[in-house]
Amino acid sequence: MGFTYKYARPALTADCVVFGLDEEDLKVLLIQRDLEPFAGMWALPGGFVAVGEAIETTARRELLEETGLKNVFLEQLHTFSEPDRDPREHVVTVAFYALVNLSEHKVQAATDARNAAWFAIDDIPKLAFDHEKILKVAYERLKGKIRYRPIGFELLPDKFTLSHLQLMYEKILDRELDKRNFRKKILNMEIIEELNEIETDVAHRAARLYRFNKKKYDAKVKEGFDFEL
Amino acid sequence: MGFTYKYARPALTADCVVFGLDEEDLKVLLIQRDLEPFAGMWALPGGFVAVGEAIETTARRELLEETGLKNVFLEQLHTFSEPDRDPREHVVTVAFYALVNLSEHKVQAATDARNAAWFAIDDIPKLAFDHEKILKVAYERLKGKIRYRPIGFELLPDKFTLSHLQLMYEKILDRELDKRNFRKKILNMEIIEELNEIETDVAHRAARLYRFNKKKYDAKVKEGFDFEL
DNA sequence: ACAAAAGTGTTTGTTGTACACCCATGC
DNA sequence: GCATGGGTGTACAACAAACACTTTTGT
Repeated sequence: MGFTYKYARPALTADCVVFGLDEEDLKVLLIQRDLEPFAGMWALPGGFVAVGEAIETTARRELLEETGLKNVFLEQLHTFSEPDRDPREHVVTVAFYALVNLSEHKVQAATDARNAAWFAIDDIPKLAFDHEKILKVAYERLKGKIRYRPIGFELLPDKFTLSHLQLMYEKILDRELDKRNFRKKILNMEIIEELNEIETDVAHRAARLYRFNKKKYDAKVKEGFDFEL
Repeated sequence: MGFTYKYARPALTADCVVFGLDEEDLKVLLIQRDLEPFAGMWALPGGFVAVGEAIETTARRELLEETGLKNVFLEQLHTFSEPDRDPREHVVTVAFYALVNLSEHKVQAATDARNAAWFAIDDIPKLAFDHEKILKVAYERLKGKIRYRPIGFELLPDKFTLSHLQLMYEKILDRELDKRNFRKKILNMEIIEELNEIETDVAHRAARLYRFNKKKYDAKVKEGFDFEL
């Protein structure tokens, strides 16, 4: 049995770099491989593309199967095709990056029998295949894109304080921002709306909550607005 | 004979959107298909990935075979994987975009027995497969990227006048720029160098020639410089 | 009352934008 | 000498950056 083709074909996979943010760090979701090659080693979640399946579908399917995540922000990153990136044979992988908010997808760890865990971005173990390279490309992309597309909100809960928003940017861009200038700028964009709610359970003055208004953003984009931090 | 695998695999191809610039327009290089499906129709140059070959290598190989182009600027664009994008079977394609300067790669037309020709960006014929979609994505990428990476120089000859440079940006961004402000900005970047040469064969005052200094650009990037038009 | 973070404006420097005329050359 | 594009500077507006204190709440 099997499938026969006139010419040899590389295998095709999808891999995902899943970023999450908690109070301390930007984190990445990894799974521990149970099969050779690299059994026992940490790797990006991912798997083989089925014929008839769009690769983004593969990516979402594998994410769900391996980590329990669904309905996340997912975007294609780059396709890696070096013939020796997998020791078995030529495997081409289409890499994606995903953004999830850790407080709502808490420690999705151990699912499936496989071991899954979040690692701080600057405390990543050795990874299988060329996954370190893929992760690096993904992080660079995130750093770049977050400045001119409002994707950072995907890392936060639906309702957030301006301090959380600022902290998110500081974590990812890896530099400090001025509080007053930041607030002035983000509020002037008029794409996040002030809610009549404040945070709870904090041991100091509670901050006002805000929400990203995608409709308003889309409308402004149509009229030439450019998000830029 | 043939190659047999345990699980079915999609076929893998590379396709290239080649942009070129002449005095009038931004152009795209297309080839006329000689085989089914879509025989006789215009399409992006491209072809099947060989096992053991990085996909960028496939893209360059196909470009050379089908259009005679080599040593061009080439960058990965996106991977298209909708199962029905090829009527024969599931074919996943990794799309690239290339930038060449038309004055040095003039009418690379008819090579190979295949028919190749340049088409103005807003006068593209119906294309095979989903190539119109790929072209659209490539054009959007070019428009976006040209504003924050110095890739536009790839579309010009080595030595160019400031007017040519400006015209290139105007053609691609599809809007007019102010001559004085443009010159001020681009010269202040100190990444193009003034040559002791002027253009020839023009029926008016000859303009000074300039050249992009990649070394200077790279050095400035290392110190935090950001190209932005 | 104290600790912790929220919230708030002004000044100064830098960058972007709008705008019009003289100059050099080929025909 | 005329047509064609080359080359140049200034004034004003908008935006970015730097900076410190008062307010609110929980313990």
